[in-house]
Amino acid sequence: MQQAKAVSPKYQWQIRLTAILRDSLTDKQIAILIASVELFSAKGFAAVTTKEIARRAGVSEGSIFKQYASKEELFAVIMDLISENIFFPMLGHGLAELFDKPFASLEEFFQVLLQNRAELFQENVVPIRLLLQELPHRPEMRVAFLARLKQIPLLDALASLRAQKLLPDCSPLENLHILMACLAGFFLTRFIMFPEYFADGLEQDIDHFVKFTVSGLNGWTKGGTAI
Amino acid sequence: MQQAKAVSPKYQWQIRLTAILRDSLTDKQIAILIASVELFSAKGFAAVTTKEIARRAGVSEGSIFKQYASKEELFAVIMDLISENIFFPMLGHGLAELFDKPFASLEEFFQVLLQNRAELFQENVVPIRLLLQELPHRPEMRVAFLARLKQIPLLDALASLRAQKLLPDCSPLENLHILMACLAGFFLTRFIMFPEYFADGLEQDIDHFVKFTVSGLNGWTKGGTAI
Amino acid sequence: MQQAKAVSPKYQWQIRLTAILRDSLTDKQIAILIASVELFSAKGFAAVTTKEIARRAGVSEGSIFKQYASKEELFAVIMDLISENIFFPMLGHGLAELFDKPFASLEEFFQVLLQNRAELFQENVVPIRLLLQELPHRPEMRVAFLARLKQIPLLDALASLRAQKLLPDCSPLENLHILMACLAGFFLTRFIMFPEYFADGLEQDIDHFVKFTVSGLNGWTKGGTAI
Amino acid sequence: MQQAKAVSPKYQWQIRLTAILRDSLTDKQIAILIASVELFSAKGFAAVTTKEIARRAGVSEGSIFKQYASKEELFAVIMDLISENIFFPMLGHGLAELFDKPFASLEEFFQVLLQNRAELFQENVVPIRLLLQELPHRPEMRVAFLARLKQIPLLDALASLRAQKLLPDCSPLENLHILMACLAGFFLTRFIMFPEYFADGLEQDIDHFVKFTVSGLNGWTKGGTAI
DNA sequence: CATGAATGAGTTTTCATTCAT
DNA sequence: CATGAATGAAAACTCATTCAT
Repeated sequence: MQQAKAVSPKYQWQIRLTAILRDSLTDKQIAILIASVELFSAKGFAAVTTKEIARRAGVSEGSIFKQYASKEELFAVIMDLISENIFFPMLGHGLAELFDKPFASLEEFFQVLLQNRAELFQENVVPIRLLLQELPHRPEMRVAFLARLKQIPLLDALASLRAQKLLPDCSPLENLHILMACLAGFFLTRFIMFPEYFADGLEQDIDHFVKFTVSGLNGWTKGGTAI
Repeated sequence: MQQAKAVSPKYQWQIRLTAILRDSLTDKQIAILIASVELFSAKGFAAVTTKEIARRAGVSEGSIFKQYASKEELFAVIMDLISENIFFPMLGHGLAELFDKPFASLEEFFQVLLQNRAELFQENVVPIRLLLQELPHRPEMRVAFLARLKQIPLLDALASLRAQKLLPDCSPLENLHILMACLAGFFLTRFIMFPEYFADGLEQDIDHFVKFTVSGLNGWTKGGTAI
Repeated sequence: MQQAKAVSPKYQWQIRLTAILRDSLTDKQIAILIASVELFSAKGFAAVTTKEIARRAGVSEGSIFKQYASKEELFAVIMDLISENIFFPMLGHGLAELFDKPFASLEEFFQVLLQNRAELFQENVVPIRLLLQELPHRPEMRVAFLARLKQIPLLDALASLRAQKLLPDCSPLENLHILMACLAGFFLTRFIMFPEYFADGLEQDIDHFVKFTVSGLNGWTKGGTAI
Repeated sequence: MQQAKAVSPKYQWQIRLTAILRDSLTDKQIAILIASVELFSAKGFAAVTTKEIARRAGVSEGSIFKQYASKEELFAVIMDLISENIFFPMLGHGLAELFDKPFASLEEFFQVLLQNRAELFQENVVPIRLLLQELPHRPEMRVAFLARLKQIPLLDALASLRAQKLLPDCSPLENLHILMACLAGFFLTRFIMFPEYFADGLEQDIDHFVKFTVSGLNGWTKGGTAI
């Protein structure tokens, strides 16, 4: 009856997923995945029914179970897909080019970095939100996620910045944790928890955030509190 | 048959809720609320069954519906209870005394403040986690929550710190937003998202965080970027 | 908390039941019976909850079960009470006096008779309605009810009318059945099935009904169709 | 597992409903409707469980709720179905042909009319009984029902009888009300309230009823009581 | 006695999953 | 393959009945 949902204003994550899956899945199967991500993200896994997914994807309920043995399996596939193809790629997206460019200051570098991440985050809020909100309920997924997180070559990035003389040599590793937590807080509050509250003023906020963190880093190292 | 669950190692939030509700509710009804908070927090509203709640509270399912017309209503009552009696009290707990004490430096003040908040947060993670993880799915609750958040007299606190010469007069309001976001990030990642990852080292982390933020604030204002 | 319901504008059936039960039951127990009759009559036995009865009677649910082992028993007691003290008394109420009075015509006699019955019916619609609407679902009660119905000394009434020369000697018994059915139809449609449709014009309708039935009876007997 | 109930001795109402619904509903869905009518009619809406309906229809409980959002909705659909396809069609069934035929007397006409109606009533007692016994509890349905009842072109029928000289010109409209009430009484007592009491002798009773009503009508008009 | 919280068996309703078409 | 009716197990919810206070 209904057509597989034709999403005209495709978000990056939709485009990316579609591209990845085009060869291995039918249009309907892709529509199921996209609809699932949207619904799981908006309401949480347990609050979404397979009927709802089928309706939104424009397919029959049977089509879901043709591909996935259970709702749980569909969910697991989605979480993996998002993690591997959306979330972690987003974190590292375009960093190589960024590190190659010469920057006048750490501030300038951060500015560009943050603006990039913010755009990517916005384009992919839906799946990221799903990932982050379901992780707390799934210890095994959390463990895997953290393991994956640690693989990010942050030290290389640090070294690169130091090589560029953007970061003092003595700056400690500890502030990386802190910096990451602050970044997470910035994105989580802005894009996930209270999106309507922070509807605009993003650029200025990034500006403030960068000033804050850069002077935070500088002050710290200057003070010789590095360990 | 079964006894209403006797929770020996009571957390602060349980003690507090029990104290508040003792007069208006029976022991069993209080047990229902406590069990609900624990389960909703651990698995999310939709993934918890009323049977499960009843079992954990040591009551019959009927007892839940005697007091609450629906699972939804029970949930709404809990969210309100947590918000009004746990979360917002926690944010402001003991601040009056804190602001009265003389502090040698902003750093010292933050140190004490953060340590306090961290303890309170830990003692109340369960309900806070519930509050924060369900807010994204409920726009109306989010709106109410934000409205409540804005009522916090942050400006008074700022003025008080300035009066104590702990904060330069020129420090801008904007960094408050940033600071709050960073704080949220610190607590969320540590206590809610990856608790097992940050099992220990809290004190040291607070130390780092304080150094980072204080120098962040100082550097910012020094640079004259205040608006 | 609540008082046992004080019904100021008491209907005849309430007064009568109260009078009968005053000695054997407490006020609260009487209130339970009255509330039950009203609710069972309005919604049907199965659609009424004991909680509802308790609330309307202004007593606790426990009080109902102190007196009656079950809702069914309460119902049985009520059906018996209504049948014996309201319905059948109503059918025969004041007939002795009526038969003693001299009437100029059968029409006049019927007029008075019907007007009486209509008033009594109206004053007791609530319990009568309950009786009649529950009978179809209870074969045993129906049997008892019919047995009781047959005991009514209709033949005596007939004889009395004949003695007064109001009815021809040859009038057959069969038309009594018919007459009763017509009467039942008149009352049922008017007072039970579509009360709002026949809100007024009762007197005129009785007038028409009497003319119709009297001429029906006369025409019949005149025609010599009597058996 | 179980087969959808195969009703061999199909009553007219079952045949009719089946015919109407065959195109829009599956066999199981039709079985649900038929089982519901039977059970609701026998025990009243509130006293029937959906489990009971499912068992009698030979389907699972889920099948009921796949089609109807609630037991109430199922009931509403049934009441509408009965009213529109059984009750009102029954009242007017075959009247056109009847009015075309020439009759020697009003008595003869009534005889045929009543015999027809009685047969139809008997073939459809089950749904009609349901309709009539639930109407008193549902004011809105009662209103709709009455509105529908008034649309019946009784005046045309009257005119037709007058044109055939079966009814005197002066016969008043009022006696139509009375006649209808008497008819209702005849059918209600016989087929709904005390079916076992009137197990046989229908033809003779109709005979008596016709004589009674015809002479009632004649006597009335002759007496010049018409308005 | 009266009360109303508590019970648990039963009812309505939901929903992931199956399967005949 | 796709469909959606059908399923049945489990969830939410109701309510007559019990019982401690």
